[in-house]
Amino acid sequence: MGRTVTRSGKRTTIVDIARQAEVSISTVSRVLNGRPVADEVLATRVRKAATELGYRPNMVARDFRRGVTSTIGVVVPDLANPFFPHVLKGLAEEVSAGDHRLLVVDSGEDADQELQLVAQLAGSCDGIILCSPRMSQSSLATLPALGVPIVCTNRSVGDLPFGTVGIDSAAGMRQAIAHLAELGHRHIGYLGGPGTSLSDGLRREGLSTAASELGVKVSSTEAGSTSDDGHAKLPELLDQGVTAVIAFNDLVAIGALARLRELEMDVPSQLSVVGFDDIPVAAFLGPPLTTVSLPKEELGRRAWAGLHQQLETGQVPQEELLPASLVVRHSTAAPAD
Amino acid sequence: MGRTVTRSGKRTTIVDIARQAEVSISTVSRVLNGRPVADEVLATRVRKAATELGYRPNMVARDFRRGVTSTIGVVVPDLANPFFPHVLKGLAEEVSAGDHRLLVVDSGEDADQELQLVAQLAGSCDGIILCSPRMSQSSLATLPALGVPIVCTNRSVGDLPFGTVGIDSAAGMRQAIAHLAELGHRHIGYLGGPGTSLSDGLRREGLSTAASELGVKVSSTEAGSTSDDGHAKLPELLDQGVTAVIAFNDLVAIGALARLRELEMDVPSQLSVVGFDDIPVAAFLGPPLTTVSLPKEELGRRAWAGLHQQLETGQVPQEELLPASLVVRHSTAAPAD
DNA sequence: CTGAAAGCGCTTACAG
DNA sequence: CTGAAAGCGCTTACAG
Repeated sequence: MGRTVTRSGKRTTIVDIARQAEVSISTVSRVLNGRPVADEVLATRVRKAATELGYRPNMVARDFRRGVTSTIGVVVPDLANPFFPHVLKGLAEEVSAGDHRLLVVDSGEDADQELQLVAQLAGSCDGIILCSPRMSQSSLATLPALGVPIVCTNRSVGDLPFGTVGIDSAAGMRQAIAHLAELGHRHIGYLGGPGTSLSDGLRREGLSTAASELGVKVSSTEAGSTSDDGHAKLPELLDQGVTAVIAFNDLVAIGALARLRELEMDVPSQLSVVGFDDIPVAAFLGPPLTTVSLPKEELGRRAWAGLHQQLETGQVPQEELLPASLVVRHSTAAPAD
Repeated sequence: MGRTVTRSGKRTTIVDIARQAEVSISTVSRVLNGRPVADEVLATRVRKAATELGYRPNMVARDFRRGVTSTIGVVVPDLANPFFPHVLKGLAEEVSAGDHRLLVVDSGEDADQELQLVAQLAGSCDGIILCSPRMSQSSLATLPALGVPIVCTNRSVGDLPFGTVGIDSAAGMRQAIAHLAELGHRHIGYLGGPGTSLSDGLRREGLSTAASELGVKVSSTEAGSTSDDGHAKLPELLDQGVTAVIAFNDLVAIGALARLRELEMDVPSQLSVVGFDDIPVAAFLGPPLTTVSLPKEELGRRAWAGLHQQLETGQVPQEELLPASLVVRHSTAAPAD
């Protein structure tokens, strides 16, 4: 192939193509970017040369020149938390359809690291999606200075200029209480999540509002977010004489179910149990779990929609709240008495 | 602040800093990169100016100039599959410790898209980690031409110049069979995974080898990877008279457990069940699931180690196989008779 | 030691 | 229409 004139050693660039096709680099660039080129002969020569030389564009150079990165940064507190992968999935679908890429980082549930990561990402992303940020409000307030559009999920941001999209878990909680109240329960226990969790706060609010409206008594305890936590803290609620329990999430509910099995208490005849999340296994538990379904993938999709809009129009989108919905299965029934 | 001389409208660059600090851009660059600067007075002026102007380096420009991206691409078949987030987590920890970033893409279990994604990523990443690639061997063979170091997980790549790290699931399967054989089971069923899954192939191999060594009979069926699949296909195995069942993964095992509950068959007295993965809920099922634990996070860590080594030394690392280990809980016991 | 200059690979006004 | 040239923001040989 004596005709192949590549600068030895280096990766092929448009200069090499221009040389081989005997045109200018401007023409090469135009052809390769599908811009109108009059002379089809030239275009063909360019495409041929590009193929022959195995040309692959240097995306970094292109991004640099264009001043955009086509990359969206995503910060999640913990990839191993089954909530986030689904959000990411919804996000990933939309983002790649919009010709962007996702740069995912895990903050390890650490607020300080989260802040640093956002600052870093800001340098190499067109926009950032902050999933359930753990950082303080005052840390959040420093973010607009980064000059990058930011959308937060599951977090109210006050009057900060961020798009937000959340799930109306208070409403989900209300549905759960209403369901239980209708079955005849008058004293309900809440196996709460970690104190730092904002969604836990929202759920507690929904819980107390709905409970007082419906005239049911509530006892609650701070459990956590794992099955271990549910397993450990359930007895505390049992001691208080509740006839039904709502868990912070399905994992916690599963821990509670395990404890009840050990205690040889039947669900739902001796105690009703409600979860939160509707994870894939929820329908296959013994008994199949009544739980509040959270639109996680939709959350991801809406987050991108908000960011995309801001990128295009410069307008910070409206706050958005997605509905949660109760899925009634077989872990709830009328109380024993 | 009359002293602040920024070119209006544009983001601050080192040129602005140089002007304000009255030094050359070379000096600015050196100071900001922590390279030795003799005159501490100059350095201080630079740092002061950088802070005053709110300078944030343009990472894209820096990467472009340096010819590296500090970004590692990761392709996963499905983020919602509970296996991968843990791999990612292990990966993310190591990668960020090594001052790189993770660009995560989801191929949607689609082999063609997977191939395209890799080609795209190659343009903007220093290296790529291909998790459980679904693409054909011949597609894999086209990847070396991309000129980017690649490490594959859970996939043998023949003599392709890729690092690989996998989990010895055949050995895990052998342990499961041995455990069951020791309990007295002579006829075992396998609720297999999707036909396209390489790990399923590996497990079937381990299964048949170990079974013939230990003199146990095996009946197997192709189920899939979800609880629904396990729930649907279990009866097929029951009809063949097995006394124990091994599932492709814990999700499938959970589906089988649900079916057995419906059938009012007790586990383990009437049927033993073994899973694969040891997902967090496995210990909290009814009964707690005996399962093969897979070192997912370690898989991620080793994948990065391999890629890192290749990036540093140019040497393709050895093939690596991580051990799986059986966790015996309460879903297995001696057969009824 | 510091500064002036070149150049990374592109894209895109601007001439011709 | 195509081509020559400028320039994106950095880093880094190279002079002085």
